[in-house]
Amino acid sequence: MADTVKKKRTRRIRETVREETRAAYRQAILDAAAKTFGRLGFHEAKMADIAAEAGVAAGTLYNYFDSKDEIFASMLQQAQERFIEMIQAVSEDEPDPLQRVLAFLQTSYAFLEEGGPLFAIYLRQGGLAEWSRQRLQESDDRLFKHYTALLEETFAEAIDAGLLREDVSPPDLAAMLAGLSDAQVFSWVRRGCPADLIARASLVFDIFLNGATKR
Amino acid sequence: MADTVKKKRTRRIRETVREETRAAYRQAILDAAAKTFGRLGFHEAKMADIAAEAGVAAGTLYNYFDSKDEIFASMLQQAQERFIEMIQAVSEDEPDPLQRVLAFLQTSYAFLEEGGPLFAIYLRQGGLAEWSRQRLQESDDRLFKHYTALLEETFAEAIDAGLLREDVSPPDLAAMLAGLSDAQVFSWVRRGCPADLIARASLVFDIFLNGATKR
Amino acid sequence: MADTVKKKRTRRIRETVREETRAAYRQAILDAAAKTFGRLGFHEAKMADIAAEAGVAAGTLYNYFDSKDEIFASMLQQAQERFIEMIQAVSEDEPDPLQRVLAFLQTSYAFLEEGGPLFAIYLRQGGLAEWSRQRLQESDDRLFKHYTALLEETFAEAIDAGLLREDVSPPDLAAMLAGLSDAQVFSWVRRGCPADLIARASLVFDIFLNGATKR
Amino acid sequence: MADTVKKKRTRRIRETVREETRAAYRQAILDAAAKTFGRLGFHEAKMADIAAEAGVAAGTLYNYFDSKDEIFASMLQQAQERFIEMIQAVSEDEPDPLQRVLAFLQTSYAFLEEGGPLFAIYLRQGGLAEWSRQRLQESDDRLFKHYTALLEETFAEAIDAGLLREDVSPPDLAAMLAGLSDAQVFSWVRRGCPADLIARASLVFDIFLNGATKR
DNA sequence: CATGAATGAGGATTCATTCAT
DNA sequence: AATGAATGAATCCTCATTCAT
Repeated sequence: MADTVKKKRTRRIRETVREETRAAYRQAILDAAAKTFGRLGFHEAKMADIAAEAGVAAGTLYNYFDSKDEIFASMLQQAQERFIEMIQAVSEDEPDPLQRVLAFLQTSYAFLEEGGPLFAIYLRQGGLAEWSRQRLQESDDRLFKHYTALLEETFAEAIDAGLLREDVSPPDLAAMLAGLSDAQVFSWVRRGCPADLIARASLVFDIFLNGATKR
Repeated sequence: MADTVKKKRTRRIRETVREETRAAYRQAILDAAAKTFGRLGFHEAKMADIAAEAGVAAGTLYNYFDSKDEIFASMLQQAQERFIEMIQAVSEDEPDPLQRVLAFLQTSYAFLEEGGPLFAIYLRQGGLAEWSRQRLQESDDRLFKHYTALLEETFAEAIDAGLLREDVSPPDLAAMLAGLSDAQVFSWVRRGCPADLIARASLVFDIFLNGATKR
Repeated sequence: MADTVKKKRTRRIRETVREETRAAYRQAILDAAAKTFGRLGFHEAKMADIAAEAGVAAGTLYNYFDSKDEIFASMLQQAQERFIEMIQAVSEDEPDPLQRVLAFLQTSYAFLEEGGPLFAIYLRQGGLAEWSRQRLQESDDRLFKHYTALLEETFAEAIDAGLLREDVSPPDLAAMLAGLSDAQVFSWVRRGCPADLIARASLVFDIFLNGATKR
Repeated sequence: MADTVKKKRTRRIRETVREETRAAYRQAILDAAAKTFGRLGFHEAKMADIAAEAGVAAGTLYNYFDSKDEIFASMLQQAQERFIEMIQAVSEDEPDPLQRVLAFLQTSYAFLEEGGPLFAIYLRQGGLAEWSRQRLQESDDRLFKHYTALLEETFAEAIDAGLLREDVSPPDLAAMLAGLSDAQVFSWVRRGCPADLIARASLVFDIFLNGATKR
């Protein structure tokens, strides 16, 4: 009897270990994918490259993912989930809408500096091409939309509080801020992702609020 | 004697016709390439797709271009040349620096509405991916830099005239405006390139100058 | 009436001229083909190359020949016909069998020096590959066999006259001489077809008759 | 500890097996290439043909070689290496120069009977065509030259020993013997490579030494 | 389950041949 | 009949995916 119990426990432990091992492998692959896709883009990044970066054999990738597309999608999804978590936390902590916008910017930039050129992939691959939209699951976009929604809500709140112009709609404001922000990211990626991105959040914020006109 | 002259003239005419036909084909291929690359991106756009879009056989493409890469590069270069011409004209016509900035925006948007999603390709393909930089000739970037230079000069002029803030450098201002502008383009492409882009130039210009703060 | 006659004559003349023109074109193409195939080999020689060498457009080749294969075959056949004519003349003029063999060698080498690397093509392309045998008409080989037959007959005659060993069959002797001769041609082609081939005929003849042993 | 050792040993064995399998595949491909190139020539032999002959898929060829050219070059090089080894051994064993020449012939013919039409390829493809010279590495020719050098040395030795004529240079003698020999090979390949080649070595040797004249 | 080689569908490119002018 | 551009079948090669070990 005791024997059986012991065996069961042993099995359970073994399964736990296995699951943890699997999770570790999966994560290693996703990290390798992020690096490789970020460096080379979707098409130039070969499965062999990702496998080499992860330190496994090419065949191993298929024990964890069904296809290259799935690896790509999973990687994006995970990155977005992390991003949304961070943004969500900021959103709940900061009551002042304008300060919240600044915090959004700083958080985004911190995420980018940490995660490297990952978001750039999204801009490039996920942004425009049709094939990309066909491949990516709906869910991915949902997360992105969640971010957009948070931003728009914040702007609506700020307009209500009389802090921002009423003649531009919250979606337009959101798009404008995103554009200002993307321009920074774009130029940052071009410069090779140095460690000065976060510092530029206040500049973007200032221009967004006050414009370029001399006062 | 008259016969020889006649023959010569006939041949000259025939050659002229041929040259025109060749030019027309070449242009048709470049147009098809712009559409196809714009829709699918470089890798997903197959030579067969471009040929089909142009209404020719796949082999025909190689009577006009050496490779897929060359088609891509030529397409971008041609588009940029057209763009720079338009911008240059504006630059010379408009003496007031701020009005010139607005004209730049309007001209850019007119170009985009006319040329479709072509500029989007540049943003995506030319902007970030390493392979793209390897493939494109130096000359291509030269044109883009020319545009940036015009913009920065204009901003420097405006700052000197006391029209814009002095605490942000012309390159930063240029990047900011480009970001605001790109955000519009981005969203416009996503919406399927409807005919409302030019109208949004004044909105972008307004936000850029005055910011989002309520006055 | 007279008019009709005149027209007829005019037409006949025109037709003659046309035929001559056609023949000239055909010959120009064959000459160009010999040069080009000789320089590049069958596969590396493109129809465009041959056309360029002949000074006509690619399409023109097809007004005179059905295919690349046919050009190749015609060129070989014509060369062989010329060659056999020369050999046949020698064969009839020279009564002494050994002197006739020497004359064969000298004639062959004269043909090669004149016609360039054409025969080398035959050695290379026509000699061994299956596809070549499939492509070439039977008739081509017939000509080659005619030459072999002349050689073998001469050897038989010489053996009968007590001039050559009886323990080696005429076909074997013919093959041996051909081998010695080919070695010269081979080395001559490698050296770039200089004008010293004919002079080596007597060396080949001497070795063939007397062997390499010191006497 | 024991476990780790065991695993290591297992891995080493597996790697050994793998290496052997790889070597076997590589060799199978080279053999198939020799057959296919020998039958069809370089251009007519398609990668699909070689793959079919080797019993693998077309793509597999590229796991062992970078290109068709590399397969061709490797095949030639390997054959030449084998050949040179055999010739070198003979060269060192046989002190009498004339007997050594005979042994060279016999060894060459044994090699050809074993290796099939491979040498014929060399004669045809390596001998004359320009593209071939461009493709093949220098090293390949080096081996061939080594053979020629051995032959010429032997002839020089024989001349010094008063065994051969002094009025023909060793290179010329070498070329002559090669010619006689090639003629045999040529005719042997045409007859479909039957098993009678070695026996003809003495005939070639006899003619080479004594010539065709009746004594 | 890791491995890494085999697979073969897919794609860029070539070039003999056709055809409208 | 000459022209030269259009054609598309054919070919080499790539690489995501499968599978035997």
